Amino acid sequence: MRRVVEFKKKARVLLIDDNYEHLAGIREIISLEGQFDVVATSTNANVGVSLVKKHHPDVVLMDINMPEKDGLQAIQEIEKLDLGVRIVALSGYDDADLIFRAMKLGAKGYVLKTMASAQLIYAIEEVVSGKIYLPPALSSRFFEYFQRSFKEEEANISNEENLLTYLTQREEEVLDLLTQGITYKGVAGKLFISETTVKTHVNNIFQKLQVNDRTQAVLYAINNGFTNKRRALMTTV
Amino acid sequence: MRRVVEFKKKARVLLIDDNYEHLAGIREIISLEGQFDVVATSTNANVGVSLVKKHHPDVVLMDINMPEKDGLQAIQEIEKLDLGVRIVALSGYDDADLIFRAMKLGAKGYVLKTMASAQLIYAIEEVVSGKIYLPPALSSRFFEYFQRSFKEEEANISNEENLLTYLTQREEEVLDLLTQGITYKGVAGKLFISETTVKTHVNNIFQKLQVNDRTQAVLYAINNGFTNKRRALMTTV
DNA sequence: CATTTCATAGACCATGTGGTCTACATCATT
DNA sequence: AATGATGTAGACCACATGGTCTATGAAATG
Repeated sequence: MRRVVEFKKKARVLLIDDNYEHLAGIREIISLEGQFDVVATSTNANVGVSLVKKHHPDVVLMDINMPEKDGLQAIQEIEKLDLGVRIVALSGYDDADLIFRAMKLGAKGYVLKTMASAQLIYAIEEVVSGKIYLPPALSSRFFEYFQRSFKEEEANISNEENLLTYLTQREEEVLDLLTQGITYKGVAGKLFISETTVKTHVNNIFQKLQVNDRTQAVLYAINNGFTNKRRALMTTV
Repeated sequence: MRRVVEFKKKARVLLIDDNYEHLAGIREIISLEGQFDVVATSTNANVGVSLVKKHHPDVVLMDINMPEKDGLQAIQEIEKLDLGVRIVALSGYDDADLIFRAMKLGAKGYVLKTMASAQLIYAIEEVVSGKIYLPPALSSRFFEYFQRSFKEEEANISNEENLLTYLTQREEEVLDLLTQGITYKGVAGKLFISETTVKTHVNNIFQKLQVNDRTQAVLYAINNGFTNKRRALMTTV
């Protein structure tokens, strides 16, 4: 068994925080631990993104409460670079929406500034090792927000009465084709029925959905859970 | 300070698991602890849902790997009752997709059958106290799945080339109105321009989006990130 | 200053779309 | 046997929509 002598190279960290005091403090904390290299720092999000391009750090600690440029936007830009840079969001607030958005944009961790320095170090370690790390308290908030947003979506879809339920099977088939942007003639061809029959069905659909034209029918269908490809991707039970 | 003597009423638990051995085992575990009441059990999802209606338990432990009726579907049905019943999903697999779907449907916890009984008890305690609980390992899987699904969505939206970027601002305004199912005349009215101008814009839009009619244009817009109300709700950065 | 892009708008025409009515065959329900 | 819902289909008509061309003024770009 080979002896691996303290030689795994240190993870390279880049700090972005508009508050210089914080920046210095964090740098101090990280330096003291000695297990990471701080390759660069910036008090400006735009500059920070440039530095990321230049240095290709392993991890970026990103303050997301910055006045000028939004830290969230910076996260998005860095993710778009697709350099495999892992981002830990730093924030003063445990706002569920902020956490949700940061994670959605690809942040691999979210740490509150009020947390103990050990927690920050731990989060970085976890993220460096490829994991996603949220402190348990934030984890809870995230899940709550997650569930709430889905519940709201469902409420929107099946609220009051879904007029789609009044459609006959045949009418659903027709509507399905309409939501693919197909003409009467096209639908008639696909369903092996005459064009006038399609028109009859379509008119009945309009009646039932209380709309005046195909575009509105298609919109109603999509907004009310009529499964079309991409919604299916995200919303599949 | 009042002395609260061991008198908070026990949380009422209902078990659903098609495997009778498991069911008995879990019941045993819970009973031994003595802090929860098992009010009913069932080896069948449909019956289980009925029992939930009858007993209004505080917590339901739901096996989601059942052959006949899907446990996920049962979760959905129970959630739809809106009785405030909290569901903990039980599963043999730490499949990220399963976890994601269970949580999306409103499960407040997810526990693997292979986990120590103490973990199950702890999960129930947390859930009873109003929290959401996922074991750290599952939490990680959940987050990975979450991020991956969003990344895929983004990839779908901005893959190759988003033809929407070629639209001029005015054309975007027109398209925006089209995605609300408005006619030429209506658009003209809203934008204070003539109907023929609208037609010109619309035709240019068709050219740029490489489609033949308004329905297809609207579909393209929606499927490619053109913000319309409900997408905004879910996808807002 | 020339050129390009953009927003505006008219003319003309073919065709797609929507509204309304009537009609008939099936099938299930009463 | 009668009724109602469903799927089919034709006729007719008004108008919305889409395709193509031309044209002008403003603004930006070179």
